[in-house]
Amino acid sequence: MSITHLQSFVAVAEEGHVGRAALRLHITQPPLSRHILALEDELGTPLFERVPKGMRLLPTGEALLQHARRILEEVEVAARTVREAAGASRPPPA
Amino acid sequence: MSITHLQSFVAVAEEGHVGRAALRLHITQPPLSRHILALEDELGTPLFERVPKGMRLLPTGEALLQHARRILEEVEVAARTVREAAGASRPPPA
DNA sequence: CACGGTTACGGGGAACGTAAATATC
DNA sequence: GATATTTACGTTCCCCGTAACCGTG
Repeated sequence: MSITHLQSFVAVAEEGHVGRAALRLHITQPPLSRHILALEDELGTPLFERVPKGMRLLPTGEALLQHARRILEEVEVAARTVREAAGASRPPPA
Repeated sequence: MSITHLQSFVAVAEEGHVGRAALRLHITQPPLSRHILALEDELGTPLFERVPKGMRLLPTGEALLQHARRILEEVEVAARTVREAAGASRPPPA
């Protein structure tokens, strides 16, 4: 379970469509599809139902979505916090 | 900032020593050292002070440590939750 | 010169993108 | 036949481990 895979998962969950999510992430469909398959394989359960229009979240996927969003948010906050801590202790470059 | 890098960071922070952290993670020192350097490069600031005995956390590192632990915990919870959700909906294999 | 972290370097695996295949309507 | 995902396949890139190097007590 990598951060990249979680980003991919959230994008597909929100778009309901691998193709559109791929455009949004600036990658092509196959690697993105593989990210989802890898997550499903790792967790041992499908996360989406494949419907003619695209991808629809299953209950397992709904559960993951909440955690994934929180994790990605935490990562953002962590990076920002460290940079702020660095800026606070380091004298301004002027 | 990958999950692997965060795991490496926490191990080094807790051991205060790249060599011992590497043993704990079952990898060799060079890749582990590179994980730390990559994090420091990505965040634009050192996270450890290199002392003769090993690695000592800087304030920036202290800040990251809290977030890193939380993120890793969240990842654990996410995986467990999804597996539980899968088990609840899937009939027992007996 | 012992100890600890880092850099050099080569090889194997991971992951991308193009193209082809599959499935559903 | 159009749309959407997945698989095949070739190539590139990343990352590990071994070995060598650097800095400090």
